Amino acid sequence: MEENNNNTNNDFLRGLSREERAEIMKCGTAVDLKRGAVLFRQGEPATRTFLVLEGRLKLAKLHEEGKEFLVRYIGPGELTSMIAVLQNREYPVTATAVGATLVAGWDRKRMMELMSEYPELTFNMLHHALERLEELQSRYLELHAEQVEQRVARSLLRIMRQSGRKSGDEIVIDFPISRQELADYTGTTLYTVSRTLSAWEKKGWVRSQSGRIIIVDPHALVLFSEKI
Amino acid sequence: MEENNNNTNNDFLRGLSREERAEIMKCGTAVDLKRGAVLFRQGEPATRTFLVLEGRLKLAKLHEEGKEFLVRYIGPGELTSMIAVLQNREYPVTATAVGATLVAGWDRKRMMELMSEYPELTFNMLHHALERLEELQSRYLELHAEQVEQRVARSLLRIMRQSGRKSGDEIVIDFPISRQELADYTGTTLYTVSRTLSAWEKKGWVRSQSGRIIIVDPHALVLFSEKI
DNA sequence: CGACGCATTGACAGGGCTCAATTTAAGTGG
DNA sequence: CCACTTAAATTGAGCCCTGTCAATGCGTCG
Repeated sequence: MEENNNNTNNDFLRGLSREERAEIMKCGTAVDLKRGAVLFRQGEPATRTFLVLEGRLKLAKLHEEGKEFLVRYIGPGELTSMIAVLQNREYPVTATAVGATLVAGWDRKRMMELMSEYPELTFNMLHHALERLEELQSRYLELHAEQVEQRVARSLLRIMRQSGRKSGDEIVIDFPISRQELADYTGTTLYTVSRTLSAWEKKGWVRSQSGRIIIVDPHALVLFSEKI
Repeated sequence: MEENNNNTNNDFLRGLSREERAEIMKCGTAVDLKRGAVLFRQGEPATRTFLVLEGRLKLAKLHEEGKEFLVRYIGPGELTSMIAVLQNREYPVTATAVGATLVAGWDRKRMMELMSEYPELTFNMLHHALERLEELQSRYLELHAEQVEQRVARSLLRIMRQSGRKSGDEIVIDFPISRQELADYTGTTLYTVSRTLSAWEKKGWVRSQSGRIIIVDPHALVLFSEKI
């Protein structure tokens, strides 16, 4: 866990020179999003692929009537809507800006040109897709095999690893997550999450502070998440 | 649903000429698997990427102590262990031959050479990874949002679409699946699957015949899977 | 024919979801 | 800065789905 909060290995532009990056960025269109703004909505025709430059996007998938699955949060350097490089697809998720967020977008045609000009891009996308695939396989298995409290612990740790920031001994997830969102991420209800976090707060493992969650004792959480 | 049972759009060699295909196949090593043989095991260092030529592989992920998640069955033209193109990975799943199965394998170095020589390969892999990612996202959501019986229906339909064969009015999944396997695919227990299939058999929606499952009334199943 | 694995069916219990009622916190306008 | 409004979080109680355990039935294969 480092000081900065962009601890991803999934940089879309990895392996490219400064000049190549500039060239690529030049043919994208920048989009500036206010907090809560929707970049694209599940079910719409997927026309563009986006790269997060600053801020954070929340990717969520909705089930008919109610329940939501929070797929993940993505930060700077990460790509979303890769599916748009395939023909005639719909966005499988909805992307919402968590805070003020800046992204760059490329339409299918342009992205295909870039991919054939810079093969690294295709490989980086593949890399990213494979990592997410593996993560999802694990989460699926956990959803079926483990009890809720254990899964809530895993969720917190995952989000912490992807977007945590060290602050003294503690690790703070520096954007607000509601119990509902953590529940959607875990595959449970806000009630269970609330009860669980209350219990952990009593034990001194976590703290909540103005919508943000602070992990006081990551080690205890890790132990708990691995075996109950 | 067509006559043949290779109704996948995920052909690894799509877009390549006969000569190119031959060239690619030439540098792979063929592996012949008996029914039940393990091609690679979860946790081992991922050294090779495999293409199914004939037969069928079952990909399953094991949870410490017991429970298993059946990720999917793959058939001719489909690739597995794409993760091996990344450095220092472990197989995230175990691959077992469902029947007699023939596969071709390439090690990381060779595959990387092929990918840079034939960019279509990288793109086809990306295509495949994205489709699987989307499918898994849906399954994850369903696992949380829907009741077991509905999910069992979806599982049967998914397997049917991926490996079904039309036989008169009925659709037969022409390799044996145990209740346990269907349960692992769905995220439930063999008991629940058994009860569910029994009920459907009474309704005339499905039939079991010497380990194989026959879908008598796909339409009824679809309706049931979409809204209870 | 016996044995083994797989499937079926019943009974039971418990994890966690649902619903409802409060409490707390956040946001807003005067 | 405070009263007011609204949203989010907490906590309790009850119940249902489905997982667990156990016993029995069935088919297949040596």
